Amino acid sequence: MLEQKDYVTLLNDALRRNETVLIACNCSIRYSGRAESFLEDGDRVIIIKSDNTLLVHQPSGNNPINYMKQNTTHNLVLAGNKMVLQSRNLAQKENMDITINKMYFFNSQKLEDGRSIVISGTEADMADMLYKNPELVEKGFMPVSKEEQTKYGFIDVLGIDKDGMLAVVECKRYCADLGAVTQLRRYVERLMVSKGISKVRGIIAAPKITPNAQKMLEDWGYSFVSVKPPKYLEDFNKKQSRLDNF
Amino acid sequence: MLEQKDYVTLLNDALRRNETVLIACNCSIRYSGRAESFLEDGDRVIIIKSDNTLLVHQPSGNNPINYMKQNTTHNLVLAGNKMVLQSRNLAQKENMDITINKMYFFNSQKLEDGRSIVISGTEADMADMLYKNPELVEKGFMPVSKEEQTKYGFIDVLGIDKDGMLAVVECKRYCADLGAVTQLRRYVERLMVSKGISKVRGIIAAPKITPNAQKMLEDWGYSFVSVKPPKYLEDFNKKQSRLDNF
DNA sequence: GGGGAGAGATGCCGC
DNA sequence: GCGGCATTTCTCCCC
Repeated sequence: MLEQKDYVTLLNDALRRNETVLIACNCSIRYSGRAESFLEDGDRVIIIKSDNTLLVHQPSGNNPINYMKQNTTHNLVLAGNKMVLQSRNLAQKENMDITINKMYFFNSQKLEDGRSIVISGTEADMADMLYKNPELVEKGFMPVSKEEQTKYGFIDVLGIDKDGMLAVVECKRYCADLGAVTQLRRYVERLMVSKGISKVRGIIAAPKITPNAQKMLEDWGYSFVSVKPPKYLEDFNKKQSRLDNF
Repeated sequence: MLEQKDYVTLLNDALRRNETVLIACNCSIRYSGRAESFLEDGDRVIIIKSDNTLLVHQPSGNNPINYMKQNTTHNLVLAGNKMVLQSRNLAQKENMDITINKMYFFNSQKLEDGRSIVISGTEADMADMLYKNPELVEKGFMPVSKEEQTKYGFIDVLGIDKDGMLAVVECKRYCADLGAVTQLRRYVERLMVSKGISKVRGIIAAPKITPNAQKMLEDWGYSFVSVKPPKYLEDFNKKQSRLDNF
């Protein structure tokens, strides 16, 4: 059975060696920085990564309940009959104190991972797809550019419609909302000014659109086209499972 | 030294008992659902929570590199000379396979935590502050409502200025951007229509504002006031440290 | 359950 | 560094 002072040595040594630390414990948490928070006693998982990122997770839920960003300094100290993990980020004026009532589990490990994730089905992939398959936007649509960073904003696809009119396409990978329409509106209005033309078309490309967004779209004379983001692996899997059936 | 089949028993039993599982391992990950992703071999931390949320963390960075939301079913199986953690969410059509090359360590623990976090310094706290201290918006400002859900949108603070004109205040806790201005514009335009009046003032209250947003604000005849979100605990800490000095 | 908007949002890219 | 914007955003609140 480890004593509190053993954990102090273990943790502080592990941090010095840039190991990744995993803790399960009962604790309370106080944070002050961009906001302020307090969390009463409960069982949580604490991770301290090799870049000194700290995450606190409750036993349920997707997101950490508290966290400190990388380059924070951590120090486990004894205070009365409890351990306190003091995390300080002087540069960002953030600090956190985790008062540990009971340590359930402690482990530290040197972890190595230089890999980057490969991801598909994003908004950029949608823009690529529409650029290569312009008929998905509408018959006669001719793409001019894609994912272009202009001073007016990041325009997913820019093109000319069958009537020779300039058209901005804004992609959304899920459901287009009011924000998507105002975003499109900004691009259209700025293009009209910068190009000195009186009409520029606005098109939202997304699987669906909220009713309010649809109404605002119509009010502004823009249009909607239903397009789903591409999923390469899904297609691959279908082929695979078909093959598996043999 | 545990064998692969021991881990299979350990993990599947732990899940059955709704324990929180902590794993450090070398693995590769394949995900297919709302998007698609693949991540080559590397060292990672895997957490499976009591609500069957799954998180995969690399040894650095704030966010999980892969995850599955709650109510996912997990099953560790043997495939050739490797273990594969199969995570399936049929309802959401999401699935993930984590191929584990080497298990560094495994722990499972029953964790209990019913506590909710108490947080302050949010946008709602800003709205409260401005409602109670209207002179922070401007001299003669009279608040009418705060954080009101209207059919025109969620308006942070609504009030009447010194000239009797209706004014919408949109709070941002950090830096107001173009989105904040278009959001304000939506509220102002809808209020003008619904109230049948020709002018409604728009005010952004935030610590700062981006140059482009400032320009758009001016173009639309709205105004900006510099306000910081309140930090109650910070005040408390200052008082505490003053007391500590005695 | 869907819509709307905040978040201690985070992260990425471009200027 | 800031600005602009996507995110497997997530989460909450309200209708």
